[in-house]
Amino acid sequence: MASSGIQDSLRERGVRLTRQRRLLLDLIDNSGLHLDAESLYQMAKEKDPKLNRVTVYRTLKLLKEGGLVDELDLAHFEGEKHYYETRLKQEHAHIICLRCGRVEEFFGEQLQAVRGQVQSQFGFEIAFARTEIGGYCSHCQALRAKDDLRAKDDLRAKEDQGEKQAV
Amino acid sequence: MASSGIQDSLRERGVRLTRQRRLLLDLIDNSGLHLDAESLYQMAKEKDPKLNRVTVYRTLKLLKEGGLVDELDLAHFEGEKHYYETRLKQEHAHIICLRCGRVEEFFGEQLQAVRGQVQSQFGFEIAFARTEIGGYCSHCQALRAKDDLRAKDDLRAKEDQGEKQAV
DNA sequence: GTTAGTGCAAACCTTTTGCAGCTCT
DNA sequence: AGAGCTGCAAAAGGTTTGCACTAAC
Repeated sequence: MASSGIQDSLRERGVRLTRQRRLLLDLIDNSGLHLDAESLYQMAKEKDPKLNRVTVYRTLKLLKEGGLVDELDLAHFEGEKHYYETRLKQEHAHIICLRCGRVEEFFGEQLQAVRGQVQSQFGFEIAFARTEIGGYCSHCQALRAKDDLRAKDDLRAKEDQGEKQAV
Repeated sequence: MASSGIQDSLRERGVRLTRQRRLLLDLIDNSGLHLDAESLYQMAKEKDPKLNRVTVYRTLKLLKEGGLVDELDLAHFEGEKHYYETRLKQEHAHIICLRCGRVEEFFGEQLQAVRGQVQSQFGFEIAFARTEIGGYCSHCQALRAKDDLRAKDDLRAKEDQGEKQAV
């Protein structure tokens, strides 16, 4: 089972593996995505309709505190919710397109350089590092020009109307 | 006045410089810190007791959308609030000590390397980049060991008591 | 059998919205 | 004069908490 690593880690900590936790762990681990609490709850509810939203929050908190999942903001692309992913062996940055919402992951060694420099320069002991980059993916850059044109047209139409009324 | 740069930028956009906004701008600009909305509100209220919390939120939103301030999470060190700082010319990372809450800023060129690589590798147009690193500052690393000892003692004391009752 | 974990309801905190009245330009 | 801004009250969205019951170990 994919989530056995997480389950082992929890067992070691003396955490009980309840039916609900097993279900949630499976979903988190197999999704391979950036789920927020509500999405996870909706997915889980399909398999266990009695499962409560609160249990999702409590489980996420548990995993987060145990360093088994990372919590992301994804540039607050959509509201203030948080997103979760199982902690990978390798640090990576998240790159969010502000137009289409697509998330890319960047694993470049440059991230290690930042990490190393922070450690040595400040004598800082790093527990986690999170890099989020917002902007426009190659696909949306072109579309954005069109968006702008449309917005400008809308604005002009509005102004014209305003002038008519003003006169 | 320190915030004249911001004020000019707003004026250009046709934004009205009301008494409230001038006050908030001054506070944001002169604090040189990472304020959250509530702190800013409390500070502002001292000078203008009638000023409303909502105005603070609206002003921050305005500045954020105009790219005049950056919004930070600071690793959600304390609740889900956001922190704000006037946008500096140079990108920098925020390094948060999870024990004492102190925030350091890191300006190393390594950040530019990440930025450059993301741009070229993904053809991504970067609007903003945010790096937050959580961990323990040099001062707290030592103290943390003591924290742990204390916690372990507490735990042991608790277990001993438990055993007595169990017998 | 114990203690940790669950569900439910209700609270919480931060932020946003609708609207009537005020004010900057 | 009039669009833009403010204050107030109320709601929203996401998350946490208190408590009695249930289930994992």
